Amino acid sequence: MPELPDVEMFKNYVKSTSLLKKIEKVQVNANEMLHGVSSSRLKKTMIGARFQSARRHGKYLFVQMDNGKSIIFHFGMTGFLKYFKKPGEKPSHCRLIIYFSNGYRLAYDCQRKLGLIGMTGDVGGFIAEKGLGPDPCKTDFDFTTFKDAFKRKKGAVKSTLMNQHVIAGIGNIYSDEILFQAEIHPKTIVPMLDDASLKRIYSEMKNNVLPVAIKAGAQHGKFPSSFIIPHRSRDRKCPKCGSEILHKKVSGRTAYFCPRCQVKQTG
DNA sequence: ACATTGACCTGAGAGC
DNA sequence: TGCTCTCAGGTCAATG
Repeated sequence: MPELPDVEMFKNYVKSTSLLKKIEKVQVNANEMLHGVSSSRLKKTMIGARFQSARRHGKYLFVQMDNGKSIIFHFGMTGFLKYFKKPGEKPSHCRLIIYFSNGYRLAYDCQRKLGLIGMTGDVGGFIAEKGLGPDPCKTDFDFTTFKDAFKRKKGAVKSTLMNQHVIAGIGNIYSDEILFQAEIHPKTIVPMLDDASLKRIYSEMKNNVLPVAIKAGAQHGKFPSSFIIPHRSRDRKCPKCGSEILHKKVSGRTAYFCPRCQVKQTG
């Protein structure tokens, strides 16, 4: 589930539930999900501290503590956070549980263990080290920034949108939505895109798909009917022209698109 | 150097 | 019902 809008929700969730409470206990249930930090050092640093703020870059969430360190969360394909009090409310695949002084707990659940948990004293350094591209929600992410990063690539436009080194935060689902809104076939190779097409991709991503998805709480059921996402599994009909929505593999991922509205540019 | 594929995990759902 | 097979909103190392 977790692409940029989903992680944005997790950020807001942490902010509204877990700030300013003393951390009393930390339980690690999957050591293999810890990256660059041992279980004992994580516990030692967290216990007694409080979460102070949360920020996001792409699909990464950073929760800053009052001791200068930040906990890093990546959610893989199946990760999420759950704040709860009663042990019975514990989600089924808890990989980390943080116990607060008010009796509540914050659980990191990740069924497939494709996410990661880390810790850093330098969020910017971590982002640079990972080689993450710019986050499209940042105010300074303008068309020039987008075009400069994008135009150097030669592969399919969908794969490029999903490349975290180019732009951070877009995954399989939202790349489909952006290309549907921009009316571009997912297999179009980047060198075939003219300036007008690039502008449409940029604008649909920045001004339509991402803000609308975030406003809808990243819940697909609340997306406007003009989005392709709610139609992928439901009626499988294009909301613009009524054609049957097709799906094809693009670089190993399944792309959903409308064969009539999204025509491949071949020069 | 770059784009694409396979491996990494686990579980849900489809098909038999 | 129970088994097998396929697929899943991500990322990295290996491959071409």
